[in-house]
Amino acid sequence: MRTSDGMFARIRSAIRKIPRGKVATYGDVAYAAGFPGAARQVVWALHGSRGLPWQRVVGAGGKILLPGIQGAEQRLRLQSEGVAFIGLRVDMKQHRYAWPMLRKKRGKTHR
DNA sequence: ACGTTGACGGATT
DNA sequence: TAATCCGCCAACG
Repeated sequence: MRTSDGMFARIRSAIRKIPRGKVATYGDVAYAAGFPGAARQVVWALHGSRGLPWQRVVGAGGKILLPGIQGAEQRLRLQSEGVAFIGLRVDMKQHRYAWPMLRKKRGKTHR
């Protein structure tokens, strides 16, 4: 498998695993796909593919980074899936997807 | 072939 | 808390 093909394939696969009502950050997706730190590649993967639950990928802290009208649509789609917002960001406490069998540092446990 | 871009993130200052 | 820097790497011009 070519590096390129493998990378996007894995990223797309990871995105497809995010369940309805949950969201993941670009960094989470990259990490889950096996490319820690490659958050920017997630953006490319989203651009080059269709049929993905793209609305479930948000920025660090739950912030919607997609600009303009598209960002508004993303928010609407998420809300229709039951995702709650706190101001301009997703309530990650409740909706951040916990990747199965994948441990990552999850910021200090204390809160 | 080479420099820039991109729906980023995290560390550093 | 905010501004800046750097790593990521495929796609584009």
